Amino acid sequence: MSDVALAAGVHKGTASRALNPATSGRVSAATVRRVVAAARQLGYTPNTAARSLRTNRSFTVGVLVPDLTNPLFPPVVRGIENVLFDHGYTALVASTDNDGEREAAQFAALLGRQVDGFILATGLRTHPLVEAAHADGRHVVLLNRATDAPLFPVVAGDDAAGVTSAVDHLAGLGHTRLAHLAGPSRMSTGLNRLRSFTFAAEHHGLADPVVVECAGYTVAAGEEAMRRVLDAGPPPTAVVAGNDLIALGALHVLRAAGLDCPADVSLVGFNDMQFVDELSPPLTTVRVPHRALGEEAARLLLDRLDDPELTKTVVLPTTLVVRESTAPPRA
Amino acid sequence: MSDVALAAGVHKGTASRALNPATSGRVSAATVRRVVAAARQLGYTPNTAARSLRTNRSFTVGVLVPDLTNPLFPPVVRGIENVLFDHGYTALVASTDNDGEREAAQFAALLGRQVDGFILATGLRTHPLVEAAHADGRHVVLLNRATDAPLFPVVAGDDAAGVTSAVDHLAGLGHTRLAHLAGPSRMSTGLNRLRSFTFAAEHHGLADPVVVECAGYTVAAGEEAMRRVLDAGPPPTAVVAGNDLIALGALHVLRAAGLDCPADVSLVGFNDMQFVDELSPPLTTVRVPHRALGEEAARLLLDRLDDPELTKTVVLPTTLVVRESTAPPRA
DNA sequence: CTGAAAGCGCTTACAG
DNA sequence: CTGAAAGCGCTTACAG
Repeated sequence: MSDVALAAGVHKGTASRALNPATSGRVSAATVRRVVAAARQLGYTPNTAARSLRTNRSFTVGVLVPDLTNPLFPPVVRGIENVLFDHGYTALVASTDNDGEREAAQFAALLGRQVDGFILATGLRTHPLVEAAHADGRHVVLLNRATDAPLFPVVAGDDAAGVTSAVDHLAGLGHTRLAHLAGPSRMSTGLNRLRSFTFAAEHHGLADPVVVECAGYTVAAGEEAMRRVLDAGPPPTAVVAGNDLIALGALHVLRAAGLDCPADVSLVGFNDMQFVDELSPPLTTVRVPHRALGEEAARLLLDRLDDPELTKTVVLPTTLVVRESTAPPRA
Repeated sequence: MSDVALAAGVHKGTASRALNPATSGRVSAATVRRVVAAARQLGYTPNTAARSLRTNRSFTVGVLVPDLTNPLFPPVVRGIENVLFDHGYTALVASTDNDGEREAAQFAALLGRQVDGFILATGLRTHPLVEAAHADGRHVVLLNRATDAPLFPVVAGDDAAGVTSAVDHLAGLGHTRLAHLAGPSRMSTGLNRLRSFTFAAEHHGLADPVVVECAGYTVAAGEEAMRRVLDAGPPPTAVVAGNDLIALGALHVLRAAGLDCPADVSLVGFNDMQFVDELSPPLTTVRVPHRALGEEAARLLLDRLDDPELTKTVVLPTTLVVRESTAPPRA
């Protein structure tokens, strides 16, 4: 920076003003030109650490996801990154493995890095972290994670509509004996989808659907839950899974039990994660716009940085994607 | 920091020394105790921007991948993150979409953020970026990306052994008419696997295997390439794909052409990405230890930071995973 | 073992 | 419109 100022024949304060779009108006056009030319010439890149020290802004945001390796999150993260990049921000992404302690440790580490805000895509319903962050005046956007009080902006897919459309679809095919392999109730998504399922089933007058809670949003948990359903009595004719991984587990167990999907049992997943259209049968599922979710979360956070009171909730539409894992029940 | 020093009744220089493990030996044990207690009491987190400004180290590393949404990379990134986290470093991850310009822009942006080094997991064979980085004295580790001159440490899976084991497997099953759907030749992996394929096929005395280059490591490119192979003449009895996505595309086209896999055509993928065991048929493929690759790359970079001359190459073993997409040729 | 002080590279009120 | 100067929060030679 000193070098640039020297080369342009101005004071470094002036050079700083010339290079910053927000202040370059206070400098003569000729000077701006000269400084910019000198900067380019010298290959000048500003030292963000110094800027951040001075302005108390790092142009950096922390993103917490349960596990980057879960196919849901890469599109979310890319959506976030793209929007942030366009605004000169960078994302620091960390995985929490749905472990409250690790989540807190990562949060603290990001705080130490002077992030300007957070996007929390972890789904634990307990949120001492969220409350503490609010008390400390942090800026946070919640992704797919409801809170009781509207402390922060929230962006989520329309899970209720998604589950309802799945149940509508199955009822429309003539199914009456449904089961729901619910996501874990300690996650807000697990609980919400369960509620929507129950409500929709009742609405169609479907008697006593079987509901089993999975230990996690995993294939193994799906297998275990499906096994419990089959052990409990005569199999349902249709299953709504808490997400696609659970659906995949259910598929394994159905196949092992000699039940054909969809001839014997129809199956609906949730999320439309990559490659579920390649399964056999290709999975009917509820599509959630993950990338758009990430983009919207990033935008909301940027807005929140300017308006510390902003708490609006953005709900993005979901769509039922009918493929070949659902069919009318056997006559 | 001043507050901590005040609370502990020492000068802030002393407080700084007490809090830093590297210098706490130069401070009396009692003082360290008092300072640490005060820091905890006040919930002190050091300002990394200030530290970084002073020490010229950000404890941050830039990671460039082609596309986080490609299932290969999440495990790589997690491996990197875990090792870095253990050493007090944070990863800044950016996607380049295999676009040279975007890659350069992201590189520059990360440089502006004062990263201490880079892990480049992008596979373009042209590497003006790599040479420039070396000339500028940057610290870089190359992941799955060869260079001609050993400028930096490299970590990669043993592609040659992987491809060879695939060809051995097919030859052992009795196949003689092979095809290779090669990855793009502008990627080092594409070229290397092609060479290994050719060499292995010759070694088994297999006459004139068909080789087609794909436009990218994508399903669509795999479809297109497989179509070209079928158009060119009588179908091969076995296909080695440049990666799993290409294999998936090939599978689509085989199916559409009424050819059964593996009865009519055997198929081998590369990478063993998540869920290829759920395809039908479950894909025989070469497993690459992606997470370990990421971990090793992070370790190499940390080592390189201490030793600017380090250029060793680490090759991690690959394994053929035989599933149901390969079988003996029709008699 | 500890204090006093300089300085990392910026930004930004304050003068002029 | 531009210069001179202070200061962001640390670290680290330099004294003592």
